[in-house]
Parts: sequence; structure tokens; C-alpha cells
Amino acid sequence: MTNQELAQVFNHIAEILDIQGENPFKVRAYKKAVQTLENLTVQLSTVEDFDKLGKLPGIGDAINKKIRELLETGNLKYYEELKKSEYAPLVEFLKIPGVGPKHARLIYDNLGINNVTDLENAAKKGKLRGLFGLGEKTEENILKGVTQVRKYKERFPLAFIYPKALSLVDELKKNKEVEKITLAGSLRRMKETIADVDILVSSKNPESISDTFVKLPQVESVIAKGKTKTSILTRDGFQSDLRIVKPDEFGAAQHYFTGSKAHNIRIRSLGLQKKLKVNEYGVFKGKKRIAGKNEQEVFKSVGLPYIAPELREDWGEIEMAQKKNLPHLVELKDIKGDLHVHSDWSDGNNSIQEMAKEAKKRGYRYIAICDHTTAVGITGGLDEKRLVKQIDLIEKINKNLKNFTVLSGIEVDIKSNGKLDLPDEILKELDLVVAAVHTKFSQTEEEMTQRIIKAIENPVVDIIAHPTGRLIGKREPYHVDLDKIIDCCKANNKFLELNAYPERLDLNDINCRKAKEKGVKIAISTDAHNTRHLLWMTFGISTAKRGWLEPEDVINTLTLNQLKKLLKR
DNA sequence: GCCGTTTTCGGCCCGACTGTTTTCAGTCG
Repeated sequence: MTNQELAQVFNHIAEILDIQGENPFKVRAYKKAVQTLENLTVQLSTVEDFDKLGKLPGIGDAINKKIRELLETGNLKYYEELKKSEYAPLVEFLKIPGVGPKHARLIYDNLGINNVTDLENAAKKGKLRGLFGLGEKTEENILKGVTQVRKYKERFPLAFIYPKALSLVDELKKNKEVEKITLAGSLRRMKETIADVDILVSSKNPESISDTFVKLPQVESVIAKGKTKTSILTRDGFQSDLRIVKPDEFGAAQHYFTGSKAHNIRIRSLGLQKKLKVNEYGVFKGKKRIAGKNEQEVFKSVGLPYIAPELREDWGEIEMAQKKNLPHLVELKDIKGDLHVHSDWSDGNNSIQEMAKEAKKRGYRYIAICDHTTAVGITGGLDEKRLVKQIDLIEKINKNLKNFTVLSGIEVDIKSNGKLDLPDEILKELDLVVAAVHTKFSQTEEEMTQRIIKAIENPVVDIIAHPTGRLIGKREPYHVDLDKIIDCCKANNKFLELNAYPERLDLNDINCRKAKEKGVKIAISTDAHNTRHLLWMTFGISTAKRGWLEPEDVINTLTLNQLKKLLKR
């Protein structure tokens, strides 16, 4: 049972308890445990005695015991009983915006409705109005909500949302009453998927900003509109929340609105210990406001240095900040090259020269052309003959380049038996060998793990590309024991890729951190198939930051000479 | 259910908006 599956169980428990009307703090305790489980860098199922990991935040005796039962038996009696509760089916209602545990319970207790279809019919027939606290408007909202859930139930990939969010910001900036403006929420923290776009504005004329916002061309409908808080649904199907504060409140609001929720709760608790109240308007000692103009002030008031948005998940950053031991995160400016890009020799759209020119323009010093091999089944995958020709061409291209080097690389396929798609003799001639799994994803964990280990143990291989094979929202990772893969890389002095291709982001944040903890270095590569894709490095960097990576953890922060030395070529 | 340099009991982050109400509960982030 994976951490994620454990988390799902406890989340389900929390929701059922919530509807049953349990002590809200008990519900919150379970949700806190869910957070902890989702953010762990270790798979609990692989740890012999997880008490040795030290105290896990929010997991006390009771939940600890339940986790053990789940891991040992695959079952939890308490949970099985809870699922038999007549209220259990109502958790479906919680997905509908505007419907929470109280309304779910109210509707069931009075009308006996326990599924979304019946709920929809009842709302259409006007049967909900008249229940205590429910009226005509609530019925309308439930109907809208049901449609919305069916239409847009997923989160959106970061790279899909990011440019659309920036364009909302650009539109808002046209209103001259905007003083400062920033993205906030999970988008500022650069999570790999985004549910909604949070925007924060400071202005002396909030109403004017709200008015502009609801009239933007992107607006499909207005969800809520107030003086300082307004929400819309965009035509692209995501929600965007706007918050407007006074100029000197901007920092406090920015911190509050960036989250995460768990991080904010910790900061507020730290504040409370110092008898301070922290909210979106500032930090207060009694009635006196002592901070809030910028985020640095807010952190300082609770005794912490500035914490980068990408770290604000309450997965250890507060403790590290208290010890003045925060990582110096890798930045885009540290990157000296891209170690996995394609050209028109395989399925890329641009020539080697064009890719090199664009990379140089970005300030890089090198780029590795890593086209596919034939096994991938992509037209134009390189066989031995063409690879030899490409090596020659790259040599010629390099003679005409100043302060920039094109490396001869390959994205060689790891066949299902762990052998590579090209002979070692030719691979040895290259500057860089990136190996990747593209076929037979259905292998067992044992088979897949051995397959990749065999590749890592092959002396010609340098980097394992997109190590888990997942496609965000489309394909789950293949079954692989990543701990063994990481250990094997460490033992053989090999590297793992953080593939910045927006739907991959593979390794993800948590696994990057795991690799770092075990001392395995990472190559952040775009897997670009045309010159525009080189821009995706931004998302690679943000994922790396979320994985706590520092420049020294990333091999493409090295100069060409340092890199060559590391690759022993 | 969790947690503790005020506490092993008694707290648990905080505020805006909506819809339904005549002062507030529910929901959301």
C-alpha cells in the first residue's frame, strides 16, 4: 500500500466523520495526517519500523496504529465499519462547490437522498428549498455545481495554466488603479497541477479592480463578487480568485494567499507563541500592527528567514528555517546547458544548428542532442549508421561555434530485457548517453526495476531519463522500485533526470528530494522537440526547487569542463 | 485525534462571501 493510498483512506475517514458531525478538530487531525502522508519522501511500506523515522507531524498513537494495521493486513477494521455508515455515500456531495458536510447531512436526513443523480433531480424539482437554510438560490448553485463537477473535475497541469494566468494578470494591469500585482496560491508555489488561479492586487480603489476582473474577456461566469474578494470561472474551465488589499498590507496578504494552508497554520501558530496575530492584513501585537508590508517582514516577525514559495508546504521548511538551514535553491540563472533535446534527425522540429542557436541565446554554454533510437517506433529514430553521421555533423557544427558546444548524445531505448537499443561500441563514442523506457510499461515492479538497473549498471549509460514514465493526468508511473533505482545510481555514480516536459515533470518534487537525500545528482532537461520547448526549463527549475535541490545537486549547473570530468569523457 | 519552554487537559488559524436570515451558519481558501 503506497503512502498515497494510505492518504486516501484517511481522507475518506475524515470526510465521513465530518458528515457524521464528529468533533471538527478530530476531522482536522485526520486531514493533517493526510497531508503528512502525501508529502513523505519515504514509502512507509518499505520501512521496517517507521517509528525510527522520528515523529511524523500530525500522526500520533491512534493514526500510527491504523497505518500499521493497513500496511500489515491491507485493511482497517475501523474504516470498514465507518464505510457501512449510512452517511458514507454522502462524501460524493462534498465535491460539489458550495455543498459541505452540514448541507449533505441536512439533505439526507430530511429527504433520504444519498447520490448525486437524486440530488440533481430534487434540485430541479425544487424539493430542496424549504429545508432549514436552503432556498431557491442554493438549488440553482447545486445544479450549477453538479454540472461543473462533471465537466471539470480534474486539476490542470501547471504549464497549461501558467500562461493563461499571466494573461489574466496582464489584463488586470491595464487598470491603472492596480499598484502591485502577483500570482499567489499553488501557482506561485509552482505545484505540478493547479486547481485554480489566485491573483493578489494592492490598490486604493478595490471596487474598480473587482469591476475590471469580472468584465475580462476570459470570464465565463462570476462565482462571487465582493469588495475585496472576487471569483470567476474562466472560459478555459478553471476558477480564478482575486483578492484586493491596501498597499501596506500587500506582503501579509501575499504570504497568506500563497499558502500552503498547512504552512500558514504553522506560521500562525508560531505567531501565537509570541502572542502575535497573523492574518492577511498584517502581523499584530494586540492592536498594533508590527509587520505586513512585505513577506520578509512577516517571516521575521515570527523569527524566521524568508522562505521561498516553492518550499511552503509544511514538509520541513519551518524547522529548517528555525535552524537557519534552508537550502540555497537552484535558480534558472545557474543552468549552463540542456542535456536532453531532440532535433529533426528524429521526431524534433528544428535542426541541430537551430537548437544550438536558441540555446546559446538563452545564455547556455552547451546543449546535448539526444535523439531517439529506432526501437521507439518513431520515424527517423537513429540507427548506428545515422548516429555516426550525426556525430560527424556535430563535430563540424562545433568548429563554427564560439563559447558554445553541442554535445553528441542519444536518448537510447532501454529494451524490455534491460539491453540498450544500440551497441555499446557506438554509444562509447558519444559525449553523453541518456537511457529511457518507452515500451512495455506493463511489466511487474520486479521486472521493470531490474530492467532499469541493468541499464544503470551498463558503463556507457550516464543518465536515466524520465525515471517513472508518468504523464500528468494521463498515465500513472510504471511499477518501479525507485528506492532501488536511486541506490543503484548512487553505487554506480550515475544520474537521474528531472524531465521538464510539462506533462512529465519526472522525477517529481518528492522524488527529487529523495534522490538528493541519498546523494544522487540530477540533470534538469527539457526534452525539447523544438526551440520553443527550451523555455520549459522554468518548470524543471520550479520542480527542482520544490524538491529542495541546490545548484550542487544539479549536473547541468556545471561548466562544460566540470561536466566532462564528471562524465569521465 | 494531536499536542505541549505557560499546559498530559483543554485548547486547536483566521477572515470573506453567500444565502438565508434579521444576526448568523455554512462554505471556502
